[in-house]
Amino acid sequence: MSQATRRETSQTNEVPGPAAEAWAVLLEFLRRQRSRYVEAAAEFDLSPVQASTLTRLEPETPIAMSTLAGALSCDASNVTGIVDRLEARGLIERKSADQDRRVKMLAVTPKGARLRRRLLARLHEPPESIAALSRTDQRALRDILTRALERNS
Amino acid sequence: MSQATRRETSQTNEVPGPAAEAWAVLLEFLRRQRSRYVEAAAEFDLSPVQASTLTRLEPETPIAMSTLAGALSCDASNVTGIVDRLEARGLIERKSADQDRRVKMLAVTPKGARLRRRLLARLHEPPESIAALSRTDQRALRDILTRALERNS
DNA sequence: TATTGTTATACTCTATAACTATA
DNA sequence: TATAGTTATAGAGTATAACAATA
Repeated sequence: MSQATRRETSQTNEVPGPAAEAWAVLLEFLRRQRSRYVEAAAEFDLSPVQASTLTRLEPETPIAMSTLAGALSCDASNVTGIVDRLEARGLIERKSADQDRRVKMLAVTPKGARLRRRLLARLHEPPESIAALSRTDQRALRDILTRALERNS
Repeated sequence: MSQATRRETSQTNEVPGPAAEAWAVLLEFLRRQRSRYVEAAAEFDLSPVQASTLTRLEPETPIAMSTLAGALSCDASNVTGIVDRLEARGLIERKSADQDRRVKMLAVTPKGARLRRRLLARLHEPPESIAALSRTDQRALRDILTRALERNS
């Protein structure tokens, strides 16, 4: 835990406990790695939101615009513009849903799928901080976080 | 690791290894927790960047605008507007530096410090996924990530 | 009537380039 | 000349509200 974090928790007179301590370092980790995500997206001329959209759109599994809005946790009106720009680049496409003609399904094009694959490969490159850990630590980290994710949220 | 992630790595014919696997779950964790950050900031009528700015500005430790630009990894020209809006709300203030009159130092006001304290307390609330882990896992997670952060990046 | 996606509007964030005031 | 911060500009992300097409 950083000195700043420690000072902050002591200012509020909390007795942190391991959950808060673990979350504090995780937060700091997420904070430091955010710019990595932005940079990786920029390498493919994608904004962060565009990159998120592309990674969410699994090939062979079209989703509705509203579903994407939920995944991005933004208003549905934003999705129109985001999809417009990705579609203009030929990375994704809108298709009408068969059952409900109000719904438009989103799917990656072959070009989009190729870019998506390269983007994911780039994003999955472990940063130095993780690569430098012992293999024991790496496995433990993987297993603990997997358990956390399985409990959802 | 999620099925999607596993499929992605197998598509590129990589043998992941524990570093990549640990990073993959960490990435997924990062993705899921991002909206939490946005929501927490919004509870205080702060945009994500405004929240980041406020958390970076430690009371008693003013920093230059250019330093903040670096911390936010954005262009210096953006900082002007971000600081303008926070200053208009009375949360931070610009002070001239004694040595170099070109430089403006940023400091939180007492009002800003109070908001900052509440924001940090809110951000530091561990999510269910972490709170539900065993104390052994929580301690191990804290220790491993601390080691990773100490190696920088 | 309710829902999906769009449009209109307004604000914020972002980068680039040109500017100012200092150094 | 170089640097710190500002301004001007343009594009993109964001939310709210009003709207069209469909259910």
